[in-house]
Amino acid sequence: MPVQLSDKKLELIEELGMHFEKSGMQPAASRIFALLMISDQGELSFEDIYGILNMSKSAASNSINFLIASDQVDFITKPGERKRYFRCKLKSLKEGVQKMLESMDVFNSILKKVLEQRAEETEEFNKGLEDVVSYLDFMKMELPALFLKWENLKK
Amino acid sequence: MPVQLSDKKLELIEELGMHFEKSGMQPAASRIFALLMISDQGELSFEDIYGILNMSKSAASNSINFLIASDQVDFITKPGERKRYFRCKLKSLKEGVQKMLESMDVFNSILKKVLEQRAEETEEFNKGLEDVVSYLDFMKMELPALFLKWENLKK
DNA sequence: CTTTTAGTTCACAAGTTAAAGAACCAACTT
DNA sequence: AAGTTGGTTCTTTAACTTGTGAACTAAAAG
Repeated sequence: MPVQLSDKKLELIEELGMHFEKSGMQPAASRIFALLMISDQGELSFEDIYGILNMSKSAASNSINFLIASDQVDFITKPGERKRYFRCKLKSLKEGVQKMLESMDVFNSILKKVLEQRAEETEEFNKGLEDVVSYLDFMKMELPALFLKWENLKK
Repeated sequence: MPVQLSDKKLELIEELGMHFEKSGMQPAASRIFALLMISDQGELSFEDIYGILNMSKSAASNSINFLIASDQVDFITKPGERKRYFRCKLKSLKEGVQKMLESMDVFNSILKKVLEQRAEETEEFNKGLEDVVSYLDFMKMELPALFLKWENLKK
């Protein structure tokens, strides 16, 4: 029998899951990842997962494997048991934020290519683009220092 | 006849368009928005757009209207002409970055709710979560000042 | 060696998205 | 008033996504 969760937790799984969905993760994987963050059990079995979330074994299997492959979930085993117990890697959350900031930088480098290709005559538009580029450049330059500041603050 | 674009520009439209797609925009809208950023004509007609991008009138019409509704594109008209000339609103780019940062904050507030629901016994995990929350809190607090710093630097 | 456990894989159904094409319509031209 | 221009809307189609259930498999238990 799978662990039972309070209604509040089940609601939170929906809310958090929706958030992951919005940022591009598949629905089933989003729920599973949310569940692993919300359940008080440090780790859950395969049966727990598809039982609590009321999804088919195949949906659970595929999504769990996706989450493992994308380094967002890992698992432990217990001596004498064949089951795997899955848990979310919190580290992946901060890495997710990191990736978001990196994608700003990818965008910026495309913008720079756009600027190179644009005719000089369209001065006003180009200035607008340069403004965005300079903003993103600045962010990229300053964020590492900001991160350090936070690390120091923690101590 | 629609305006013709160099191969380099057409490639860039693909690259930039792909980037918008990845961040959730529909394919046709992504190409149109990219085109409006890359074309040297300050603004393009309906015919230009579906002609250059080789898409149906309906695809173009729907996507243009979506872009207008979501405030990413606007248009001008010329005296004595019925055509509309569409152009991208660069302001929407910076607003896009802004929205991304705001979504970090929404995420953070869900994380806080998760923390409230978690049992105290799972100390290590909770500490990890608190760490992420504190990181996001810090970012939210510091980013406005960073933005001001950039604005002053520009002058 | 037969059954159970812990999953995986496959074949399919259902739903969603994206685009095409044709018909349509309103405003302007001739 | 008949045609043309600049789109819009509707219907259909193709493709992709998501998930189900059933069959399968490999390891362990009885």
